[in-house]
Amino acid sequence: MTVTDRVPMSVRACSQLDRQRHARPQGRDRYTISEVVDYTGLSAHTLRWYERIGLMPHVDRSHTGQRRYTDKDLDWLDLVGKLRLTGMPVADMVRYAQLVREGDHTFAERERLLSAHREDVRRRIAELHSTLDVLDYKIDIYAARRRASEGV
Amino acid sequence: MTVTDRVPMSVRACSQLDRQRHARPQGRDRYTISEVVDYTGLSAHTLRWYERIGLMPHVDRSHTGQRRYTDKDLDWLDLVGKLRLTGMPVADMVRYAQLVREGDHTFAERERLLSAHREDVRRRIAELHSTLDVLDYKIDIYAARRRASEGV
DNA sequence: CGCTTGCCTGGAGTGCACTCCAAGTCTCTA
DNA sequence: TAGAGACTTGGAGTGCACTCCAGGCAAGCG
Repeated sequence: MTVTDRVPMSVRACSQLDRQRHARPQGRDRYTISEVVDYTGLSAHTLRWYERIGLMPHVDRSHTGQRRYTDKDLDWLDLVGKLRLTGMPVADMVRYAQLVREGDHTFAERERLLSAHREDVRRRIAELHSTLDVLDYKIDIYAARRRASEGV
Repeated sequence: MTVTDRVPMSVRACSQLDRQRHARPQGRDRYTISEVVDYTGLSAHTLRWYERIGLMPHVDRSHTGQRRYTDKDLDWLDLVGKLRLTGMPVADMVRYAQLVREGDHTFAERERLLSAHREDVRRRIAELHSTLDVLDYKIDIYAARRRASEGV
């Protein structure tokens, strides 16, 4: 048996709050890629890459071929950002995007997909809590020793 | 500003419970690599790799050069496993291992390192909870539509 | 008109954390 | 004692999620 499970990676991620310090320019509904960069915190590279791999619904273009994102696109990117933060693999998100494109008859499968992921997230929260206990324990020990040596 | 934050990856990880379904063979204190594989759920490749990169304290060898792990090594691997599950980068864990090797005068820095990581973990738990809300919301919608279409 | 700035593309490169390979040595069981 | 299976090494390969690059187009400005 090999280890097939993937490992979570560091998330020193900007929090949701950080990432959205730039509000949506109101009411225009035709955002340039750099506006979306400011809004989402994703790089322009990443936004184009999301499109290439099918993680974005079709993005509108200006008459010269530049991308123009809508509010709906930003909503979608909000969701993708959430799922990304919980560690859903990009491939799964692409699958979900596909189901959305296919229309209403995929509701059941979308529900299954999200439910499975929700279980993952719950499991992960439990794991994190159990690690928190270990960290608390270790930190207490170090803190106690430090206090002892400082107080002489 | 580019996105410098890393993203969590999928953790369909065996839970702690799964990973330790194989108990420590009691009292021998000289485990072969395959026993450690069973105990930790890590692959032998990974165990050797951990050693190469300095993430393990020195591991004992048999007279013919095969690895013999002690209970202390298993304890260390338990801790590493916990940190790994919380997404601490391997480089940080290596740094921590280094500090441990250097002795008691590194207590303060070890405490700092773990405390910083604890903050990361807390932040992540909060993020996961907020995503859970979004998932609940979406799933409710799908479930409601499914019920509506099933009931006709 | 030239310059800067922003955007476009396909494809190559990066960093992380493994994961595997080849070729040889050791250990255990029948 | 023979053969299967476990263990050893350095180095190469893999998969994921970006990240960057070269080369080019389009708009605005002095």
